[in-house]
Amino acid sequence: MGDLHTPLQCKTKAEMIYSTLREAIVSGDLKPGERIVLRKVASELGVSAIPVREAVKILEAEGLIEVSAHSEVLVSKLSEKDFRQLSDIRVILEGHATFLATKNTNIKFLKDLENQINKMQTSIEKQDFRQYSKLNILFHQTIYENCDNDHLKKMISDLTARTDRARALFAYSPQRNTKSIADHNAIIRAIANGEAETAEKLMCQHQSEGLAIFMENFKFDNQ
Amino acid sequence: MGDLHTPLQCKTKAEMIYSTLREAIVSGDLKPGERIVLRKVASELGVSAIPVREAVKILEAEGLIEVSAHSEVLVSKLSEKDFRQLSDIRVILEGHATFLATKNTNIKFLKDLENQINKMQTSIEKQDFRQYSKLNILFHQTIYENCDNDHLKKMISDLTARTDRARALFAYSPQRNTKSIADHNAIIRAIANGEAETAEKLMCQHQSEGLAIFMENFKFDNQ
DNA sequence: CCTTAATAATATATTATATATTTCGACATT
DNA sequence: AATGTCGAAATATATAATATATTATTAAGG
Repeated sequence: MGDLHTPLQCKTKAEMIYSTLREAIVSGDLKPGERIVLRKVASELGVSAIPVREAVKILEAEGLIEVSAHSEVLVSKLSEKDFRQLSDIRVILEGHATFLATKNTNIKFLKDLENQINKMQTSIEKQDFRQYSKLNILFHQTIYENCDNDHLKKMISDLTARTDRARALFAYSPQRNTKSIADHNAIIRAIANGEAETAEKLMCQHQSEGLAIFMENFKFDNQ
Repeated sequence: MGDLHTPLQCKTKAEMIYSTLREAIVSGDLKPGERIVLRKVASELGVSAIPVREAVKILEAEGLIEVSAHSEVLVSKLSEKDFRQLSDIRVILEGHATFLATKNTNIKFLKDLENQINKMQTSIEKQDFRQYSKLNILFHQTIYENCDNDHLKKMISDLTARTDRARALFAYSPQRNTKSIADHNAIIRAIANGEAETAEKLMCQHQSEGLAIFMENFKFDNQ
């Protein structure tokens, strides 16, 4: 297990441990199936065992950690089945968020989307796929952020945290990126035209396709 | 606060406290906004403070409890906005679960639905609205249970726990029940015919209508 | 080789205690 | 009278030391 670095100060120690562990899990620093020994984490982060256990409880509720009573505490493995089920939900919710965002559109929102898609075009031309990937995530986030439903945002964010652990290191092909750009343009057009149902459908299709390509190319090794 | 009764034995005390508190909150025994004093719960249930706090952390992650650091622990209030947002998501997910359940249909499933709708018809004729309400919940659960996505089931169940706190005591009108029966029949037909998109759409419409009627008649008193 | 008993490791739980934060009331200031 | 500050009380949060429960592992015995 790599070193855990304690981030910005939080309200309570339990929260600090929580975000530290969560970040480590989501980033892939703590690998699926890896064991978490509470007192080690405690001493490593300079706290007692209790706040660590509270943090673990939260992460368990979020599905990022699995605890069998009195036994091991493990970073959740993400089986292919889990990934498929979670991604399926995610696509639906992202589609709905796109629908709501379209209903909630405004000038600044559209401007932001245009800017981002231009940057993405540039990064493609520069063959900077890492940058493209970052911008892609940001593009989607920008859309979902514009939907007026805080709970939906949180759910998408939580689902993303769980599913992107598998996708983190997966690079799309250039062909995929070209198609992706075209999809994004179509989505923006639909949003700009206030065609909420269309935008939703396009987003679902776009994400489903990306998902299908990922699943064809990724090897799940557990369960 | 009413007496908390400790339910079936659980693997850990934290889990016991968790399900005890959750049941009390969902059932309305612990009211929204009501304060939860940890050590009182601890002594009341005959445990120390730590497992109570762990339970509280889980409930906080689920949105049923709100904690401000070093300050009060409260049963979450459900503002009208929260209710609307959560219900909106719930409708989408229930629709999708109906879609998946239709894709996953089988003889027993259809038989179960038929049986339940017959019982509901009977309870309507007997004017037993309490029974009808129970059967209604069961009917919907039966559908969602038949979708092959465990995470989706859990999400719907969690959303239901949060939103039904407000709906618990709300009785539908007889007119609504008649319409409801008709809706259910249409949904079953679509499921039986394997028309997944239709079943999804009908379920969403059905739930949205019920939601709209509820919102027209219910007074939210907070926020 | 399989089963069982002992052991180690660790999660879970308790108790007592200490610290931190918010809330609220008393008192003072303006 | 309104406001603001201080202090006390209540309670959440955290620690430490310790005890118990459970699982996994090892060792012993059939």
